[in-house]
Amino acid sequence: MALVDSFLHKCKALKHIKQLQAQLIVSSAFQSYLCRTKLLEFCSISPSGDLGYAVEVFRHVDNHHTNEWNAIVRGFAQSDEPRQAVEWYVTMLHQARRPDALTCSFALKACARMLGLFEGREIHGQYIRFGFEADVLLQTTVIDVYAKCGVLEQAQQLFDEMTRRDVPTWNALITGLAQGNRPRDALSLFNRMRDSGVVPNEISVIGALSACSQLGAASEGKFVHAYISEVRLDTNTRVCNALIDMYAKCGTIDLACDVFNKMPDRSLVSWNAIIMGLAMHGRGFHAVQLFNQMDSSSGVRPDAVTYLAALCACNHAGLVEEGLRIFKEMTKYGVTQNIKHYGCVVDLLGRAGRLEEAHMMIKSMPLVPDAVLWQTLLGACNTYGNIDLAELASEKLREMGSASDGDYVMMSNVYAAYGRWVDVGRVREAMKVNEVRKMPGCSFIEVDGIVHNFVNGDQTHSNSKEIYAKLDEISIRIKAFGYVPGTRFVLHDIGEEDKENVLLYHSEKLAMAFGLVTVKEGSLIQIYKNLRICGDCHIVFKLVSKIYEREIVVRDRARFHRFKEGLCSCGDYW
DNA sequence: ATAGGGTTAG
Repeated sequence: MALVDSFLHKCKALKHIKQLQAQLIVSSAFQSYLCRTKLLEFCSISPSGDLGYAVEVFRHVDNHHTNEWNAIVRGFAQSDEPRQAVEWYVTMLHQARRPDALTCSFALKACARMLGLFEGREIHGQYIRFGFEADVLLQTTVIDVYAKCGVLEQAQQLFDEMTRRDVPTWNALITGLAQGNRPRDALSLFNRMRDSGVVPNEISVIGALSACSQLGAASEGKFVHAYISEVRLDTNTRVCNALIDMYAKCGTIDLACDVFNKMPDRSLVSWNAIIMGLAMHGRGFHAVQLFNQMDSSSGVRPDAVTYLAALCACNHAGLVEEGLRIFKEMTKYGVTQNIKHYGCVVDLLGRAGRLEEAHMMIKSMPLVPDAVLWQTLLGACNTYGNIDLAELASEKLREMGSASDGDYVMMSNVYAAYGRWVDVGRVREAMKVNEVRKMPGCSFIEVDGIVHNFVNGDQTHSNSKEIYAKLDEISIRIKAFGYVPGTRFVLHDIGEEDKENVLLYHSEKLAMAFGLVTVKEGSLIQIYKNLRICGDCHIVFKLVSKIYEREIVVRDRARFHRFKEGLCSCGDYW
């Protein structure tokens, strides 16, 4: 049988497999299910195999052994059609064949990949009836299914009920929580894992780092990093990739560069992570420099993600010509342009004020434009005050049935900038009729491990009095520096004074004022905002960084802004 | 009849 194995691994094409099969049939070795299973497994799993052929061979045999079924179910589970794996599993049941733990395992793996919650639950119930209830591997897979399908409470419950758990079990839930928008819980589970004496591995720390990235929790990220060094995972490529991403998303791009420079082996993902990180921090030149050198210096070929990162870098740094060049170059290197690449270029042109070209790009592209593209164009029209094109984009969005709050807000902003209050009212009316509401902006700041959340005009914070007093003081001091409130950023048709107040009490300004009174001098003030930072706040933050000699970092929906000595790292281009 | 299955960053 070992001989069959070694022959199989020499097969590089279906033709070779068929030749081998012919010999096995002649020598009557193929009558043994062991031999057939080997061939089926190779066909259905190996990249040089052929799942369709495996199915064909399977159908020519009767009285299948469980392992032959398993080979097919497993093959489909990792194919592009995981649903087929579940269908084969069901067929097996119908033929009164009893699946073993492996069949269940492969079928569940398929459920995880196709996000089949219903099917996952069925198979979960069945394997308990088959007597595999105590199988830790099966339980781990089910936790993964539940987590990926978004029923984290069930994943958690199953985890809690287990009497024995191993490292992958912990990992399945840590990763599930991290990917399921519960990074806090992921981190505390990671800590609980360590406290209970289970030694985290590569995958556990990657999950923990991913949670830190989402939270922008630099201090906890550093803590995890220290642990990583302690257990000598700090040369592991995937761990380093997660570290790069974490440091970049926590606002400490220099630390991300350190990790990148020191790591012994860089993969494609490493390059993509650092280029994207630099892009988010507005370091377009550095990002493009790395992009240009990756192929020549390390032989790593850029893929679609790399190109997206490079275009994004050009975008945030205003490198219009470089971005267009990179975009055109893609097809030459055999990387297909997808809708996100187009989105980036439309943004690039739009931000540079080249609205007609941006519009042409959308009209001439070979893909069906999505709402994001028209929203991008609408955003550019808002910046440059182009009413006609804005109306066109807005109309397209309406036709597409897109009713995102941002569309209405931007259209209304375009009108408001020209004082066309009747049109503003019309947009607001449409918003009401279509039941669209502006997603409330909120900002938070973490001080001494406690998260303080603010919404616009928030007066619920216990230090509210102090915060508002500080904002009034800031308002006076920045006006002395020539600040004029950007009331054009306010869409409501209200009096100038009210507008000023609405502006002054934006959530990010509240968080900033709180930071000024609580974060000790010399320390960085870090703020997170769920939407993009407002234009007026951007101006104010620059002034505050100068007048109060404080460094402020804002991570918004799209990127980082680092305010220092009156300037922002984005160079006012965002 | 032998084992084989689970968790992974851009």
